[in-house]
Amino acid sequence: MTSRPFHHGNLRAVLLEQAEQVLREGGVDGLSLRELARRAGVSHGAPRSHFIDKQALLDALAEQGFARLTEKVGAAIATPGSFEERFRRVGRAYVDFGVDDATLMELMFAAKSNHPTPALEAAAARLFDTLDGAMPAVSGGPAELGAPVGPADSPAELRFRFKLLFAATMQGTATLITSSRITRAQGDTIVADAAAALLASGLGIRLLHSPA
Amino acid sequence: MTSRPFHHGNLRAVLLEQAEQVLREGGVDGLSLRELARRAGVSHGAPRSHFIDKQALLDALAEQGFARLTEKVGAAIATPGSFEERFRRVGRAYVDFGVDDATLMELMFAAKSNHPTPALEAAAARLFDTLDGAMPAVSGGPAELGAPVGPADSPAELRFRFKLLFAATMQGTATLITSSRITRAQGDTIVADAAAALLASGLGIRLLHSPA
DNA sequence: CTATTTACTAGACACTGTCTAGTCTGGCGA
DNA sequence: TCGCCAGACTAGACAGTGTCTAGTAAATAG
Repeated sequence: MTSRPFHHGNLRAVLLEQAEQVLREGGVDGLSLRELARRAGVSHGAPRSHFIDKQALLDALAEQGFARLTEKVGAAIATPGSFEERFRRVGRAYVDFGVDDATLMELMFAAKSNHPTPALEAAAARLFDTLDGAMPAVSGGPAELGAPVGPADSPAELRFRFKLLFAATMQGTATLITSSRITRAQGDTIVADAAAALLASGLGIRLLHSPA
Repeated sequence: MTSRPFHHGNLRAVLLEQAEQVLREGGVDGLSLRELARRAGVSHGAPRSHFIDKQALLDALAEQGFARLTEKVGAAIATPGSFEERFRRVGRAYVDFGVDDATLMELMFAAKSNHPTPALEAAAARLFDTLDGAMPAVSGGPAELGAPVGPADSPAELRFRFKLLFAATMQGTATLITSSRITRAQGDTIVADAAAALLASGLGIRLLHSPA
């Protein structure tokens, strides 16, 4: 090892960077704090100064992942085009991210037994807020979807349900591709079909064509 | 320990059973071959006779999971009722399974780096075949969905796309609930909305109402 | 310049998965 | 019926891991 000042000065960032690379190469099983320390050229206990736990490191990775995905989705929304085109672009961006960084995606949407970090929670919330930008404009009127429809179904509520349905479909598509259950091309088809089906359904039409 | 014949006689089944319980209690991180051996009252090396690897144990668990899920989906399909009711029942069964056995579900749909076991592959295929039973009847005519539609889009192809879209939505819903991104009730809403949106879309209407 | 807080080192511990060599035994061929 | 042998199981070892602890170096605050 080349001589290094006692204080690394950048350890936290380097560890996260190496961790993401290791995740891509060998999955979460191949990720060990000690190897990360070795790669960074520090002792095996050094990471503890920045991450109390291995879980803390994983949480930080997930948080970073949410930020990156939010950025990609935001870019897809910002690109001009018809509503359906934008819809498809967002879906493809979401799915592509989930497939290319499959292990990271699993970390982001893993079943949490212990209560999640507020920072992680916030990063996830930011993604879902960003998703709002891909939704059609709000309109009034009762819903035409399948769930029990009552007077409480405000336009905002409909928009929210529209978003949830969209998010679930993209999320599931990424999972199915990742687990080799379907191909990437089939995933693209799902995205396109989802966009068409959602828009063709009562809610989509209503949201698109009704006066605001 | 009470005396036990040298040959356990049932070790493999007991290990799998204990493993499923441990998965439910402490997630995949809490699962160790050595503890399973301890619970079964055998030495730490004994599991190796039945599972060459820890991964082999996990694969067997996933395979069992696919079988159980297939059974539940099959039962939901078999129950009489309108098409949309059946659709919702299947969706709810799928999502419920994925939420109640979240860790097992993650195992079943994990990103596989190494090539998957043929048995596991077959179990997964069986689930997707069973899903066909929840789809509407096939009809002729061109597609009305969003993906590029050409003369190659046979009715069977449309049915298949319908199924993929359905599967992805259910899968994603389960993941979103499991990761605490949405509530179980919101998951139910997604299922209902998905059923309605799919049926209201061109493909659903065509498949339902066209002459066979 | 001193004191404190932070980053890091080094050693230890319990635990894990996996490999190996050896022991037991149920069931098969002779 | 007997011998034996493949398969189930034991026990020990090894490298690797996450985490804890005590101590050291250095950046920073007073």
